Amino acid sequence: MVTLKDISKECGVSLATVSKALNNASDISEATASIVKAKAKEMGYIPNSTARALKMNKSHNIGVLFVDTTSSGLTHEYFSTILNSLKDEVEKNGYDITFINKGIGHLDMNYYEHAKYRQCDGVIVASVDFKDPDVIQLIESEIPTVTLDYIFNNRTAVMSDNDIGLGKIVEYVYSMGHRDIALIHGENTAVTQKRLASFYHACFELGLEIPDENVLLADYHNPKESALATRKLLKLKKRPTCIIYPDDYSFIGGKNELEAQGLKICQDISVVGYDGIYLSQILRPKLTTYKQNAEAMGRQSAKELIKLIEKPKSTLPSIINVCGEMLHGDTVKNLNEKGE
Amino acid sequence: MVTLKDISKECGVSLATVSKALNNASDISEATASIVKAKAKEMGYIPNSTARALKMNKSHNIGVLFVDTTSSGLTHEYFSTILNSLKDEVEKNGYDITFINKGIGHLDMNYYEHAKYRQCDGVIVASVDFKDPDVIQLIESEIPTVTLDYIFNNRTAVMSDNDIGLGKIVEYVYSMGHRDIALIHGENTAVTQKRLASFYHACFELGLEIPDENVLLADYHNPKESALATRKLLKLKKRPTCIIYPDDYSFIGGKNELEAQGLKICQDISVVGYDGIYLSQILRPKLTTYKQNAEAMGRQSAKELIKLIEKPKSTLPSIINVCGEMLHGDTVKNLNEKGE
DNA sequence: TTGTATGCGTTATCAT
DNA sequence: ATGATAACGCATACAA
Repeated sequence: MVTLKDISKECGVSLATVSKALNNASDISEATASIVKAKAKEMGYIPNSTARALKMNKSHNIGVLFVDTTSSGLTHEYFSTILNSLKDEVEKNGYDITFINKGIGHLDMNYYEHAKYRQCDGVIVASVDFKDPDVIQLIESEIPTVTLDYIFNNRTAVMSDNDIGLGKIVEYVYSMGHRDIALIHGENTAVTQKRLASFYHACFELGLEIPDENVLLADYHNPKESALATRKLLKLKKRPTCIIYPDDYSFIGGKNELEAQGLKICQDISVVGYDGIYLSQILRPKLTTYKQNAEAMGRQSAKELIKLIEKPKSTLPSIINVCGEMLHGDTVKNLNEKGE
Repeated sequence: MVTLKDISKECGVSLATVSKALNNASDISEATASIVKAKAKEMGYIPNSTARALKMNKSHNIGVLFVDTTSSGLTHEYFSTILNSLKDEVEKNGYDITFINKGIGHLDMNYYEHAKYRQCDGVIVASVDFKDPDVIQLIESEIPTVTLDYIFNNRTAVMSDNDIGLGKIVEYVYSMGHRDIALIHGENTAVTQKRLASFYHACFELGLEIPDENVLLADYHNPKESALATRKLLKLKKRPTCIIYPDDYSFIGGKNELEAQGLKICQDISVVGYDGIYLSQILRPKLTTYKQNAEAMGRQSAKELIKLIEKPKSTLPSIINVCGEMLHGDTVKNLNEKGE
């Protein structure tokens, strides 16, 4: 391994000079700087990030806390997309990513300790139980953090528009003439609560009364449960004309059930998803869904965190809203044509 | 930040004693060891991995090189599953993961340099262009590496059974009475070559002549292309009774095309996928496919790499084969019943 | 069993 | 403009 010392010997200058030259310090002559740089390249010098981190107390390493509760964390396209864009953005800025988790190896550390152990300059937190004391400890620590889809006091959060997404869906479905709407929603999380509120609010505004039996639970990303919920909805005396699913993936379960019962999607019953994953736009009929801008979520959270790290004085914690959009597919029937 | 020095002061022992006590060195009395440990806990001591790495020349950090060529790298379930299990396995052993990439920030480093920069103890390489000189440089360097689905001389590789997977499919399909088989295969990679060889070998063994027009190209994970290829196949004078797709995801494109043409899957035409992703088993009809054991791929590659790192003398580079399995879904019709 | 001293590779302060 | 030196936090060889 070639070090600054090696280069200094070769060049006949001091170690300090080499360091400065390589870091483009202003107090080094152009002449020596170029000589040193050339020699460094020639000798195949590679800086040592650990030594640098130790000295500067900055690792250029960003922690990512994704808790894979459903064991579908990373395989959930929403999150893998976020991770991808987040990764791209931090790398553009010279940072690397480290996954933060509990109890690495025999050392048992909690999230905060793990992050400190790796000297993370900051941490991005997503898809976790935000009530977990270990999560709270990390977020309320001195380490800069950015949370996704959850707001902590005086911390930066990047929010998908869960507070209006379902409202948008309801409005659209209403505009297509639907009045008997059913909602299948995911397990009780902060995100789910927002979505429910948005749903009921929109219904209220439109003067829609939604009977309780039209609102069912099916865990996110669980086609079996959504199929079950679908079956229940189909048995209702007053069968809904449109079913909204907790996510695009869950819709697959619903689709199976509907088709098993001989119903044609759109023609016989309308459906809407949530997420707008790639798959939803590949399937035929193309799913009508509300697309969350996962790519922007990842990018923005990275940008905010890096600002927080590099300009701590001038950066205030803030709440960034990332808007989604309706994707108009072919699964919602227009009931207006004959009806009105 | 509390350091060993701080603890040593509090305990009235030397810094060295603290270090040894915390590392369970044999030459420290139980008494002092427990005192030191208690104090360390009380003071909230967290070891500093960068200092440790610098001193020991070992970062407990494993690089992961995934090149997201199709920009579907991480969102490809096969790879996200591998990453997930790989992550679990390394973490069990006290390692963390760092993504290796080109040109982090303004420093422009290649893969090898990036890995050295982060002091990676080893690197796992998957889903890349193995002809890329930068990839080759990394793999042939002194850094322990494990490759997935590609063999380098004198390096450990974890191989999915691409050399028999398609053969297994052909045998199964043949056993169901199919003789006119079509194959849509992915772009030209080492994996594809193996799969093609396996396909033709199995056909030869069974005495099947496959006309060239039955073998078409459609890039992996590209439903549009596979839909197009499907259309071409359907136009053939001698229409195949069974189509094998490059992967489960591509099958969706085929499904759309088949259904658009009014064909019922299984009943009118049989289809087979490849990968066995979760989605394939959720869709109805359930897809018949060859499941790659992605979870085992990740786990094994991590295990092998860690052996290579920790027991370099006694560990030989080896080739690990991970077997897949046929998943018998409902998309291949049994033609024997009336035929024979 | 415990302590002293050194150095890992780097940056940064202060002389020169 | 350049160099000598200390320090970052830790593990370890060696001395006591």
